[in-house]
Parts: sequence; structure tokens; C-alpha cells
Amino acid sequence: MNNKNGKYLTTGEFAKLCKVNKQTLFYYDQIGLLSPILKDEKGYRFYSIRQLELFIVIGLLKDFGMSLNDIQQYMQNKSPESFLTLMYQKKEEIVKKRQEIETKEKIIEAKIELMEEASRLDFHQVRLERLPEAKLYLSRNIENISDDEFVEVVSDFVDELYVSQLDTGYPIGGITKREQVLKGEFTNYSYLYIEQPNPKEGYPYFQTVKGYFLIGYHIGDEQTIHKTYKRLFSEMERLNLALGDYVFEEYIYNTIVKNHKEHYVTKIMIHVDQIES
Amino acid sequence: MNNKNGKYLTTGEFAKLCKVNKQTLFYYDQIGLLSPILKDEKGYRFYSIRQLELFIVIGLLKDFGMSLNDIQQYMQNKSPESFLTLMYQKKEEIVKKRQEIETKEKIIEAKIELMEEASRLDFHQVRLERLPEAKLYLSRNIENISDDEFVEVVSDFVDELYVSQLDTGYPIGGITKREQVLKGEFTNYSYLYIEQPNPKEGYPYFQTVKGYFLIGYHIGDEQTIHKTYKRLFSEMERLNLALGDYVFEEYIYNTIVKNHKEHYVTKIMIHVDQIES
DNA sequence: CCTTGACTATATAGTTACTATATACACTAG
DNA sequence: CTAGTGTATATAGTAACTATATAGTCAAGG
Repeated sequence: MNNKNGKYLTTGEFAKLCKVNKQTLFYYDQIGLLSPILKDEKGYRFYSIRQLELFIVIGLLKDFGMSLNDIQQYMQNKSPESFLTLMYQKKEEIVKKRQEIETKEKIIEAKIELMEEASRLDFHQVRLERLPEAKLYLSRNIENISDDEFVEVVSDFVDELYVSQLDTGYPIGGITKREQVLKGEFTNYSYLYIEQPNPKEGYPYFQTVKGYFLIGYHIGDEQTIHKTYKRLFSEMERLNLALGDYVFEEYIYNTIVKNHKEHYVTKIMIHVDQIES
Repeated sequence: MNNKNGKYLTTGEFAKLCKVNKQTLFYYDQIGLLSPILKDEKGYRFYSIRQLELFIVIGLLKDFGMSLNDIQQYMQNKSPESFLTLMYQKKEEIVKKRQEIETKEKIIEAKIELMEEASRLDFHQVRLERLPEAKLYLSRNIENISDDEFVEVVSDFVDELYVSQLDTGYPIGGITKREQVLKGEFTNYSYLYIEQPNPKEGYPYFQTVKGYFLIGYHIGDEQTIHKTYKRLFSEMERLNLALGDYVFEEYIYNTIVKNHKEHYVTKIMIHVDQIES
């Protein structure tokens, strides 16, 4: 696209034009990806300004995730048809990548929201709240399961979060059934779950019972969580509330933001029914 | 979030749970990023299922572009506040990344469109076409410029495409003024340009004169382009057309898709005026 | 009790796309 | 003639692993 082919550029000059290190051009020459059009008897390299275009395209293909090797393969038998094929393939890849990035953006937004919310909370206060319907993605049932089976369920659950992009950034929680809670087995969960604020179609979701929940926070190791449950139960009595069908547990602060177990914070949401008087 | 802490996992088992190579866990242990909670007297590693959570977060931060070193730095003095700060920072980065990816998606779409269009063209046919207004981003003037100055202009032009994300995937073309064309200096361009189908605000664009253009294609090296110009001029005479103010040249096929200069294809668009009869 | 096969460990080298460093030669200005 | 800049090659280092080689451990089957 120009008639200024007269000027030969030294490696340094061409590197400046390409906005890269001189060494990079040595390297490209070495692997035969982009060699100078001229090399004098003393080994000095000379590039043409025309070669900039090729360098830019190499950069483009690199951006699209191709290795220098792949790029070289393409360059060796290029044609309008193979270029078009390549572009269609890269288009598919980039669409997928964009969707992944959008998912990650959502995850970050969720984490920010959760952390901001947590910072405004008083963990010592217990409150009664009416929660709206929320959709949860559930693991398989994990009641009274062996260690090995539990590992497998967690593995499958995490796997599904990954392949179906169900990680929303919300915490992974545990659901305990009324009967386990009554037996005092607070952490004999029936399911793991993760909330889906914008659920995808075609997945088996568990619809939370909407209604009233008594919400309290346990500070410290899960070993001592029964103490907090006791506090909550006495509060239920005081408010004339009966235990509902499920209890939900979620980490607010854990290993991701705190170094010591004593500082972990678990949110406990007890489904409650008003007792008729 | 679970009470199944009894089970200790070997390196192989934990690797399977994390869906990574065993060696990766050796590596993480070695750099002190994620060590097993237990090592027996024979050096065997044992992980807890609880450590999966940490592994997942490490993966998340990696996805956000942090190096293992940075992640370790963060883990050493983590807190809800520093996590929030980190998330705000990563959010900014990911928004920028998403925009970059969107730009690249547009570039690919443009390349596909151009190639598909080119494949349907008959390069031997000359046609008269009314072109709608198009916005072009222009280089500085390059009439009768020295080699060194030309290199600088190209460098600045490409630089601006990069920093202002003006690369639309459309070809870089050259504009020749009527007076140069009349002198037979077909490739003494006045400007380089790139079309901006969706122009950004606040940039100096050159508005093409909308109107009639005689469009023909030159096959082969630019050295012989005068032959094609001659053909086009005789066609203009036949159609009773007068040379307008500018001629536009663009590569259809070049070093990116063809190995030999003889197969390059240049599109020539001559702005023309109807001669009153 | 011995062997086989599947596991575990460590140490070292290889990978990609460069970047940094060391050493030697070339060119240009004063 | 020398200082300062440029060029060249060769080699080593980088991140985040992966692959390979060698050796020790363990549980099951004959």
C-alpha cells in the first residue's frame, strides 16, 4: 500500500516500528517466522517497511491464542480459503472467551456485593426476615454418607459448576433437614447448594421455600457451632416461632479472607413458622 | 461447610478432585502456596477436602491474571478489606479485557465479511458504483515525503490504531489526489487510511466524498499497477466519466493470504464525475 | 513369602515466547 | 585514535507448569 520501499531498516529501527524488543526479532528470525529480506556479508539484518504488515498479523493471531508454531504452520500454506477457515474457528473461540469473561465479571460483582453487605452487618444480632424465593442448584443427597462418597459428590458438584458455568460467585452452602436439626446433628447436611440469581433453563433447581427465616451468625470454628444454634433456638422460643423444614448455612468469611478459624463467620438461616396463639 | 473432615486425601486423590496434574500440587507445595495439612514420616502428603476451597480460589485469582507469587502475597495478609480492594481492582481489569475482546470479535467479523465478499468478486470486471458516505481515519500527509519521515508516519499511524483501538479489521488503504494521478504518480499517496464503520467521538475523521466510483482490481505486484490504471482510464472514457478528486487503493489479497506477489489483489476506487453531454 | 502392579516421592530437564546478560565485532563523531 | 553507540551470537533466566527418570511404599494374589 505504499511506494516507499527504498528504505531498509536495521533490526533496531524495525523493532521500534513494531514496538518490540530487538531480541524478539532475532528470535523470530531464528525460528524462521519472520526473517529480514536482506542480510549483508557481516550478518547485519535489514527489514523492509512492508514486513510490518506481516508482523502485525502475527500479533493478531497471537492475540487469538495461537502459538508461534501454529502461526508458522498457517503461514507456510496460506490462502484466502484457509484464512477464512481460521477466522471462523477463531470467531467461535473468541465468542466462548467473551462469555467466560462475562461470567467472571458477574462473579466479581457478586463477591463485591457480598463483601460490602458483610461489612455492614452486625454479626451479634439475630433477626427475623422474610426471604423472597431464590433458586438453588443442589448437589446429590449427602445424608449419612461415607467419606469416600462425600468426596465424590463434592467432586461432581464442583465439576458441574465448572462445565455448566453455574458458579455465580455466591457461597457454597449446606442444607440441613428439620429431622437432623432436631437430633442435634446440625452439620449432617442433606445437600450442598449454590444460589442462582439468574438461573439457566434446563437445570434441576431446588426452589427454596419462601417465607420467614431467623438469621444469626456464628463466629469461629464450625466445631463450636452448636452454641450459636442454642442461642438461636432460645430466640425462637422468645419470639414464639417453630422450626420449619430446613436450615441453610453459608460462609460469610472463611479461608479466603481470614487466616484463623476463630475469625470465620457462618450465616445460619433457620426456616421458621409462626405458632398460632 | 461440611462435617466430613475425617477423610485424608493422597496427592493423587486430591489432584483428581482439583482436576489437575499431581505434579502441580507438588509444585504448589514446593513454592508454599498450598501445602498438605499433613506429611507422614515417609514424606507422603495428605490433604483435607477443606483445602479444595482454597485451591478453587487460587484458580479464580489465576483466572483474573494474578501470578502465583501475587496470590501468595495476598494470602499472607488477607482480610475482608484487602479482598474487597482486590476485587474492585480485578473488576476494572476485567472490564477492560472484555472491551478488548469485543474489539477483537469485531475485527474477526470484519475480516470474515471482507474475505467472503472477495470470494464472490470477479477481479476482471470493472464496475461503476455509487458509494455511500464512509468515515475514514487518516494518517498525516505523506506527499513527497522522505523514507525516514514515511517510516515515522507509519509508526505513528499504527501506534494510534493501537492505543485508540481504531483497528477495525478493515484494510489499510492509500489515498491519491487527482493531481498526482494526472501526473501518472499513482502510488504517491497523500494519506493512509482505515475505514471506521462505527466511528468513535472526538477523533479527526476524513469524510469521504460520497458519489460515483469506478472500481477495478489489479492482480499482481504494485510495480505493474499502471497497466490497470490505463484500463480503468479507457473505461472512464468509454463511459464518459471525468476523474474526480481522489483515488482510493486497498489490498484485497496480500501477504496475509497469498505467498506470491503475482497473486496479490489491489482494489482501485476512482472517484468520477459524470460529464454533461 | 514373594512378586506384581499401582501408587508415592524427589530430582532434573523440557516447554513457550520471550528477556537479560556477556562478549565480540562494526560504525560514526570528535 | 578513541569513546559511544550500534550490531551480532551464545547462553541463561523467566513463569507455571509437564514430562521423565529413578527409587521407595503398599496391598493383593499365588
